[in-house]
Order: sequence, then structure tokens, then C-alpha cells
Amino acid sequence: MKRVGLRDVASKASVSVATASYVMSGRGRVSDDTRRAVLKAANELGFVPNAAAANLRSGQSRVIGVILNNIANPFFSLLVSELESAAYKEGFLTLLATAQNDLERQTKILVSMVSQGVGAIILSPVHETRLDDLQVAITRKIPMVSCVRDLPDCPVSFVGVDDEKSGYLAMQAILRAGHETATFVGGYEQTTTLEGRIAGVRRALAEAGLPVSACTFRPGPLSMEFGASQIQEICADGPTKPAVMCFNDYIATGLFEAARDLGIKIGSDISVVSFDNTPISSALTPRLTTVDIFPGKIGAMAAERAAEMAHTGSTLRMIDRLAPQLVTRSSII
Amino acid sequence: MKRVGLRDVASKASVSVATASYVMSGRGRVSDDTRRAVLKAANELGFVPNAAAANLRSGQSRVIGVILNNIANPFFSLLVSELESAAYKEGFLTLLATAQNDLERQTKILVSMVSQGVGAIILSPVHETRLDDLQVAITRKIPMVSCVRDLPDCPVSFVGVDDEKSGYLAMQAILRAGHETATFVGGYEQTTTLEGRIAGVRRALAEAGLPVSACTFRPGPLSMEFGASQIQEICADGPTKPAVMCFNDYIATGLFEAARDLGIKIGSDISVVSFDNTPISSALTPRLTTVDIFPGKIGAMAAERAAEMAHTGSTLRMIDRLAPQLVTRSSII
DNA sequence: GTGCGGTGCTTAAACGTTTAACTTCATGGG
DNA sequence: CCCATGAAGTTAAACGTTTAAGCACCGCAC
Repeated sequence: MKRVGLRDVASKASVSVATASYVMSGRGRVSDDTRRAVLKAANELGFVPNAAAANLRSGQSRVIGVILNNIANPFFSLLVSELESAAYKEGFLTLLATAQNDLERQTKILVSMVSQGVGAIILSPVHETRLDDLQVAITRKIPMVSCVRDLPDCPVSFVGVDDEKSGYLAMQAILRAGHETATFVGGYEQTTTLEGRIAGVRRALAEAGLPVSACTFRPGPLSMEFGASQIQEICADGPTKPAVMCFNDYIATGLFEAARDLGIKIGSDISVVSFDNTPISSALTPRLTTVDIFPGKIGAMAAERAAEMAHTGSTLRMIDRLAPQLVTRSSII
Repeated sequence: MKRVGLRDVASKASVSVATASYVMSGRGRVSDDTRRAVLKAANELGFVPNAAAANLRSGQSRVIGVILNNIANPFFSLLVSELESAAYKEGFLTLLATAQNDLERQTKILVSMVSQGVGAIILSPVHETRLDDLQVAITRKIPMVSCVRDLPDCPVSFVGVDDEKSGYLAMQAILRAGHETATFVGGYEQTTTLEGRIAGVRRALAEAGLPVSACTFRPGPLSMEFGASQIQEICADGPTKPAVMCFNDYIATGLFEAARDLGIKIGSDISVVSFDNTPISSALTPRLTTVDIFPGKIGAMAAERAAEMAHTGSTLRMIDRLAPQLVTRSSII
């Protein structure tokens, strides 16, 4: 059974290959009768277009590349879930790969995706990513959108949240609960995300007349293990009733587990606020107060932006910044 | 700046396009000198091969299609995380799409993936999937591997767990805790997964001299909402100290949340066992006793199997069935 | 009756690889 | 010295689309 191509469809419908192609793509001028005949033939033969051939000839592609660091993290699995749905709605399939915080790997993936001829790329970049690391895609004018973490100096669109406001909301919640100091756990240095949040934290501090030093920052990887590793020190050398901000729900989850093992009661011995608002946050005990940064929404918007850019071929930098929202539960006070 | 192709590399290295191609693929006979010259030229020009052209000509592809129902479910996000890693290690990129339990959507995705010319397809099929639904891929001899849920009548490989044993282990744990009845919550009817687990549950029941009716089955969607919706009825019309088996950790999470709202104490008022062993299970309070069915391992093995089949072109049905393992925590007794 | 615009379709080149078949040349055995 | 062998490289066709350009025809205005 030979593979059926446009040629077969065309000959069955007694038209030229070109006409068959026009019918399939809906581009050219074709009479209704011919259109019907071609469609009928295609159906009967079980014609499936060869995307590789189309891509080769037209340079267009219905595939969006997605590069994330860790999809096991619920924040990203939610993000990619909605991203994929939105992309599919726009007629795109998603080519997914994880860079795992390895810049070299990110570059290799980027090259592979360029090689595959994707129509656009969405990425949540490895933290030390610089302009040069994206050159393969940039010189080929492949539209890119960075999500969660902005790349201000790159010709790349951005979809994310107002990080400054996130930090502000989190710190404010802690202050409202009566704390006068806090520890911020996790996050990579020199990323716009962490820096934005730090700025927000400091603004809240300043408004309350507290010094910058009232908040200690302990940057670190976005893992449960890191969260777990921090609680002991925080409770040891901190005030009697410490407050901690976790960079994300994943870190908070690790911290909760470790606290339970140590007999530390979250919500009474210690206050915790986090960022993300993944389903986990309301499943923890006590329920986690967290700043909702809309992972699903970010994914969906990134996909829409990428689809749009792929269509127009534009590589103009567009920025979508959502307003975060504090979700108050019981891990605080 | 024109796109640089093999032609440019070849002319820069003063060899024919064919030789350049042979160097890149490492297939033909080329002297070391020529090889070096071509590689050097390719590097200097920043050559990136055009996968579409290669795929068009050779019919080969370094992409594996992956179709799942819901990657927001931690079980699947873990699975896909390891799947992607393993696939990458084998030199494959993964094209991901979610069928969302919609057979029609699954079919459309399948067609799209065939159209993209993927080298193999891994899927966790929508529950009512039959042989016909996979025809597009089968007739084109695209290797497929079904994971988690087997498709016994299809020429498709399988990677998963011994479901009968899973059910047996879960029921056994409940019986050991002194319960004589149980309710099984969630899972789609007429899937090998649920049917296997039911068989295992019944075997445990039989060994304990209990009737089949000692376990009530309440099939349903794999969502937190469904888990939440079940607890009230179970506690209302059941024994004083009921036992429940949740089809997965996701359902169990919903059930835990609802229980907390209703003031029901899991681990003392009611026993819960689940299946999956995602990170959530040890983050819940109390920690969830669950049957580990190795989501990450399944993903990795599926990728390896798919890669192997893509290489050999074989569509022979291969079966990998892991032994599940009970992880005892405190949600029981 | 001529010219013109529009419609519906065809022709044919091009996209960048892969690969079977072929050429060329050197080497060694008989 | 001739032929067989094998290595190194080349030629050219093919993969299945897209799309610019062209052609034939019809109807209409002048």
C-alpha cells in the first residue's frame, strides 16, 4: 500500500496537483464543484497531508516549540497543560523539551527546534540565558515568547506577571499578620522574577517604615528538597515567630513536609506565604496562603501570542503582564 | 542573509552536496580529511540541517508523538517529564498533545502527528479507544506504544504495571487494617487498568474468605472534583469505619480536601489507599498510603521502547509490565 | 468586433535533503 | 601487464508540497 499523496487525490478527482493543493489549503480560486470533487477524493483515499513537504516548500509550520526547565513542577505542568490546549485551539501542535536548568542543553534544544522548523518558540529560559544563547532562533527570525521570566534585552515577547507587585502582596500579607521580619526562600539570582519580587518586598517594607534588612533572601533551586533544607535554620536563628516567603508552591511543599517532621506547626509557630497557587496549595495542611500568578493563564496567553506571531511572522517584542492576586488561606499568622 | 543549506557547506568545503550529506549523517565512506573540512565549513557557516527536507526524503524522523489525556494530573506530568528526558537521551524530541478524554480529539491529534511524520507514537489512550481509532497510524506502520492502559487487541506495544497485583496490594492493605468492606472510587469502566485492579481486589477478598460484594465500585473521572464528591455518600451509607481505595492520588487529594471540610479525620474515621505515589501523596495530611505504580519509570520505558521501534521500524507488540509496590504511610487504619 | 477584467484551472519550478548508481583512481595479485 | 577490488567521491533523481506565472474562456462595455 503506497503512501497516498496530493498527486493521487488530484488524479482521482481529475484535476491538477495544484488545484488539489489549493482546495486543501483553501487559498486559490476553485469552483465549488471542483472543491467538492477533490474533498471527496481525498476522503476516499484517506489522504493525510505531508507536513514535512509543506514545511520544506513554504517555510511555514503548525508546530510551536516549548522549552521549560522542569515540567514535574506543578506550576509548569499547569502552564504547559493550558498552553497546549490554547495552541491546539489555534491549530498548533507543541514540541516540548525540558532544559533542566542547563544552558548548554537549552541551546541544543533550540537548535533541534530550529532544525525541525517550528513556527514559533515559547520558553521559560534557563536563568543565565543571554541574547547570544538565542541567536540561532533570532537570526532565522523565528518568533519567540519568553514566559514567566522576562528577557528584557532580547527581541522576544514576554508573558508573565507583575513580579514587583507579587512580592509586594506577599510581604504585605506578612506585615499585616504582625511580623516585622521575613525570610525569602528560593529563586535564582539575577532573574527578573526574583529581582522584581525583591523590589516589591522592599516597597512593602518601606511603606511600613521597616529597613531593607528586615527581609533576608536565601536564593536557591526551585525544588522541594531546597524548601525542606531551609526550615531548620530559619527556625533556629530567627525570631520566635518567623515568617517565610517561598519562591513557589513546590518549595513550600518541601518546607511543609520538613516542618511536619520537625514538629513545627505552620500557621502558628511560623507563617508561610508562597507564590503560584497550584492545586497543591489548597491541599496542604494548613492550606497555603499564596500569591496567585496564574500559571494556566500564562501558558494560554503565551500560546496565543506565539500563534499570532507565527502567523504574521512578526518578531516584534510584545509584553503581557498580568496582575497577581493574593489568595489568603491559613498558613499565615 | 539567506538560509544556509548543505549546498553552501559543500561548496565552501569544495565537495559535492552528497559528500556533505554523508559527513553529516556519518553514513557513507569519507576520508578523515574531507570529513574535517566539511565539519569545519558547517561550523563556520552555522549550518543547521533542515529536518523537514530530511524527513521528506528519507521518511525518518527524530520526533516522538505523545498523546495523553491530562498533563495537569501529577501522575502524567511526572510520566511525561521522565518520558521527555529519556526520549531526549535517545536523540528524540517529543511532540505533545492532550486528548482530554475525547476520542474524536484523540483521532484528530493522531492524524496531525501522522501528518507531521513522527517516528513513533506513545499514547495513554482515551478509554473507549478501539483498533479502528488507531488505523491512521497502523496502516502507515508507525510504531506505537500504549502506556498505563493496555490495548490488547491492537498491534501496539505496552508499558505499564501489573494492575491485578496493584489492586491486590491495595485491598490487602485494607484488609490487614481490619476492614471487611471497601469502596473503590474512580476509574473508567472497560479499561484494562480498572478491570485488572478489580480482579486483584477480588482475589484479595477471596483469599480472606470475603464475598465479591464486600467491595463497592464507583467508577468515575480521574479528577479531584470526583474524589471530593464521593466522600459524603461513602461516610453516610457505609460502615462506621469505612475504607476507600482511590483510583489515583489526584482523586485522593480531592477526597482529602472534602474530608477536611466535613471534619472527617482520615486515618482514624476512615482509611484511604490510593494508586500512583506522586509527590503529593507524602505531602498530604495524613500522609497517603498508596500503591506505587512508577509513573516516571513508565514514561522512561515507553520512550525507550518507542525509540527502539522507531529505529528498527518494527511494529511488533512488546510488553513491559512492572511490579507495583505498596508504600505504607498513615492514611490507613 | 475588439478589448478588458475576472474566473477557474494548469504548468513547472522550487524547497533541502538522501541515496542508489556510477566514475575515478590507486593498489595488489596473478 | 591486465584485471579485479575497493576506497573516495560525484551525479542526479526523488520525496510531496506550494505558488508564481500563464492560459483559456466567458461576459460585458464600448
